Amino acid sequence: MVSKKRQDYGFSGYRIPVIPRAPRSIRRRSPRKKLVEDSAISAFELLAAVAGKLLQESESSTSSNAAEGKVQPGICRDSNKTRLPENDKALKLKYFDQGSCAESAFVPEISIQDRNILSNDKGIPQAENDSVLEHTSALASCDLPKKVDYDMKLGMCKDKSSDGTFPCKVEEGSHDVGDIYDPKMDIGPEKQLVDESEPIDDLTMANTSSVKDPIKECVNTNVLNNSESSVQLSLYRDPMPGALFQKHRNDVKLGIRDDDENSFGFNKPSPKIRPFRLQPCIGYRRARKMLTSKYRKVAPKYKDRELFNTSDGMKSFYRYRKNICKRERYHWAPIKKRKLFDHSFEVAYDQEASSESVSNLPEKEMRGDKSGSATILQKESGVSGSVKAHQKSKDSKVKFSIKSFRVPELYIEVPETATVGSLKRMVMEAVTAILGSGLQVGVVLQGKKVRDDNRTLQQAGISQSSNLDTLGFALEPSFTHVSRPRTPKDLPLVLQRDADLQSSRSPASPIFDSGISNASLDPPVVMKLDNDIGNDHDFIPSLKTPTDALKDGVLPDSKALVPVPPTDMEALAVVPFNSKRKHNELSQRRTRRPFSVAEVEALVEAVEKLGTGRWRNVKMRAFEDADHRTYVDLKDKWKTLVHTASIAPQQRRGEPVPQDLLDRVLAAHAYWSQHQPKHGKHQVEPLQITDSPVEMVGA
DNA sequence: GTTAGGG
DNA sequence: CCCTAAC
Repeated sequence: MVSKKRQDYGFSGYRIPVIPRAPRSIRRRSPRKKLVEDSAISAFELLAAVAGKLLQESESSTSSNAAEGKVQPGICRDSNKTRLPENDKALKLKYFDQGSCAESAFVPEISIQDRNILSNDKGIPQAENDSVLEHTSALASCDLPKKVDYDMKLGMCKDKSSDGTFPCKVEEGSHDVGDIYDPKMDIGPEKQLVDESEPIDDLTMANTSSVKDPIKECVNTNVLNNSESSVQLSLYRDPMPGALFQKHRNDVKLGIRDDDENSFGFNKPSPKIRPFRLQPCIGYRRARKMLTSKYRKVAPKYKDRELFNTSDGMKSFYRYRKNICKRERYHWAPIKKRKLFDHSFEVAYDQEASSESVSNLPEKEMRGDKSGSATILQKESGVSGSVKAHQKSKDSKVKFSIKSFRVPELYIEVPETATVGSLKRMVMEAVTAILGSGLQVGVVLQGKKVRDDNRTLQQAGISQSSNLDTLGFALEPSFTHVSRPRTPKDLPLVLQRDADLQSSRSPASPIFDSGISNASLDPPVVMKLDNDIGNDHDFIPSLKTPTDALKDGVLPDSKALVPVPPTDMEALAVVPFNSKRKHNELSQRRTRRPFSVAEVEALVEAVEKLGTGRWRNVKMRAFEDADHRTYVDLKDKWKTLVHTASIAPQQRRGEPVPQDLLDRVLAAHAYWSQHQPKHGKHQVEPLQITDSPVEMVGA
């Protein structure tokens, strides 16, 4: 069960704090509460942004990332891409086979002024080194090509060589793979820039996100680097809830080099994002299958977190996935015929984790409290501003503006015959799943994560003059709420979407307004989170079509987002959605439709005549009009009837079947067992028995 | 596409 | 009910 459930997204564990949107007024000097809210809001937005990104990333990004071993300043690469109209499309539909598909969504930029926003980590214990080690070792075990490591390195800040100034330096040669994996190796003094108090486990880990069970868990780590300002979104999912808490919390960190497992480098030199591909598979039914079946066996190997980073890693991942993840496919609808499968949807988002980075916003004015309260400003669109801060005196304010986040790509495969509505739902689900975990904002300064929420910006060293360049924000999964067992266990592993939920909750859900064919031309989708997260359990982001942002060119600047992989198994299992949904097209399993006595009778009668080897004929004879009853169903029902008839009445469940029918079942079963109806046409005479089954049996 | 069986 | 190997 668990395995089935846990599948992809489970975010159940995460919850995003519900926060109302912050008022625009900058002035609010808000006391803590408000601040908190604001921060939360920002977080949401970030999430939204991330979600958008998810849609977007595609192979290209991946490949490019992988390909690029070098560090690139900023996110140029992506930005360029995004700018291309073609690329911009919100979603592309590609076939999975090729693995290509990527789209991007953009999120409106957000500017934040307040340090409060920054604080995330409270309450989160640091990750344990041990855990890290484990992961690392696990990683090592993986067969990721060096490149991966290399890439990872890029992402990492942690190099010893790097000095405090540049927290993240990309060093190609400096570390070997082993190093990368070794959490402790690289710990350098630099780490402490920000957090002195906290021990740093290792950056490397951070860079390398690892996934425990590839199938089940996905971890994405994305690092965004923007030379100027960067927001990093790093999402991790941890398969194990418990683990998540402890380990991941640390992980969650943003690109900071500091601690634990994950750190993302991002600093000036930072190159691109190193996405890790997550692999949350959204596949519905398939996933379940996988888990249960042989694939499961494979999975164990990957239990430990592995990271799939970079293209190489990805490749391997893909391969792995291929083998293991057939499940990722969705069946488009309750499909009776397997053939449809080909056409079926596939939504798998793999996030390459490409996390592109966040774009920057132009400066905004800062206003704030002396104490450093933060206010959220709305940013203008457009310019590629980066985070800028101005700090003049003690009380001076530091302004931060974050334009947008890029979301990791989502892969969606839909049959041409699928409806737009279906597509929308698919995307929605995928996005929701990704976002479901909830995000928090982390602050990274010079590659180090700033953990102490109570520090003032000044104390933390965040001032306009100095290091805004190296200041970054990262979205990290919020573990605060980690697992909650909300959904019933029987939920199928995959995403379960609740139709109701979707409809009610995300009115804006329509992602694509235009026809699919035109999708490419359409402006990127902007994903925005609604505040309605309120209920904790599932917050469902709503997607909105990008409007202004797109037009103003914001899109191009948007950077990648990284989805967070589900952290714990529980979470995975749960999924943000409620299980209530009936079966929409996407549903994985047909609704259960118990046979009525009348149907049983018809079945028994048909079998008596035709035998047990010609189900198709049985179907035609007795259930011709019952579209929902396939011959396989009839066969299965017969199987169960035989079993039912064989057991004690007390053991029977469900609607009781008249004993006489059961007797007939046994009689027919016995009869046909002897007469082999299967082979020859029906040379065998049908049971004639209706009257006295017993005799038949004897016969 | 059907069957037969295991899950 | 689902999935699959066999036919």
